[in-house]
Amino acid sequence: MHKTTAQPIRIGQVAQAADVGIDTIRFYERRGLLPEPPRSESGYRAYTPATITRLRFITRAKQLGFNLDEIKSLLALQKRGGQKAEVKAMTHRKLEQVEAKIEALSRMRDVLQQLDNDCSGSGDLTGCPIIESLCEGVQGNDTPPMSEAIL
Amino acid sequence: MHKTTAQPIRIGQVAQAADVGIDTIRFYERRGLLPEPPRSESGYRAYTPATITRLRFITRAKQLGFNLDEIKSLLALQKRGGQKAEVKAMTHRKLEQVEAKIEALSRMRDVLQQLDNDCSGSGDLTGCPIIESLCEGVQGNDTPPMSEAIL
DNA sequence: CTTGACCCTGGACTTGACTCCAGGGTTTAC
DNA sequence: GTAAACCCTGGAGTCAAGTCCAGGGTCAAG
Repeated sequence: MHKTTAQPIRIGQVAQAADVGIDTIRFYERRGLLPEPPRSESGYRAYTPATITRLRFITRAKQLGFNLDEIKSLLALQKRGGQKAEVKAMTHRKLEQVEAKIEALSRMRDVLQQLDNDCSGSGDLTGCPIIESLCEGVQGNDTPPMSEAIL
Repeated sequence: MHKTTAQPIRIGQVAQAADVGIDTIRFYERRGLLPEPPRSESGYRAYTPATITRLRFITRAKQLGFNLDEIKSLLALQKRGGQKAEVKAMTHRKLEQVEAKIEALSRMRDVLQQLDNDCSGSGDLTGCPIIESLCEGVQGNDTPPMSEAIL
């Protein structure tokens, strides 16, 4: 381990290395996801490679569905020496949220699939099952069609 | 069929019947999803029951994942006597979008599930597989842990 | 010594779908 | 006749996560 006073990295390089925008970095700083870095003489932000790692942590967590506030907590846990249980709990909660979203979308998909199937796709809109369905309630109930009343 | 000059409905009643906010109705009007209704002497919007049907159409389409612009097209198709093919195409496109979202969320779910499983949930964060994973790339590659570098 | 690439700040803008507000007029119930 | 409940307009605010801008300073190359 040779220490070479690790010369600082400027914001543009960090941005490129972490594949985020410069503005995003400053935005994360304001939001408290990144600590305020030391500055050069001329006021330039002077980062270390750790910032790149941290940014990658953030983008990865975002890919898993965590929002910035949640990521902030995650990072805070690291800094304050949290417990595995806390991180696991957040992960589990997020898992449940994602599952709920999948559920909801699956229901949407089923209905859309049904409608796509039911519609012949030829002719004008009289009796179009998709339009008819949109005129009714959420349930596939059988009230008489009334799509003409809509215009 | 007896016609009784169908007395007009005021916005509050429409809102209640369609289960949307009053402001939402005026907003939809500005957005062109609802036609401008006639007005009473005193300037009050005077609706017919068709508006309630149309509002239900809108909320139902929203539940299927259509955004307001798309719903506007859907409604326009009705008014301009579109073809079934057009509606079916929109439905199909939406179906594909929903499927893509489900795909993406499923991938998130798998990773979250894996992480949730892998983490013992007891002890402090040293070697926490969730944190470790977030420090790495998207792939489950095996670079050495570097979570300490993050703070 | 100037050009171009980089950096700084504070603040405004974006998207989508509302939601709320102030400051008024109207209608209805008691 | 007056209070509550309703309606009107135009405009502003909300949320998330950025993105962009003007108007300036800094730094390296030629």
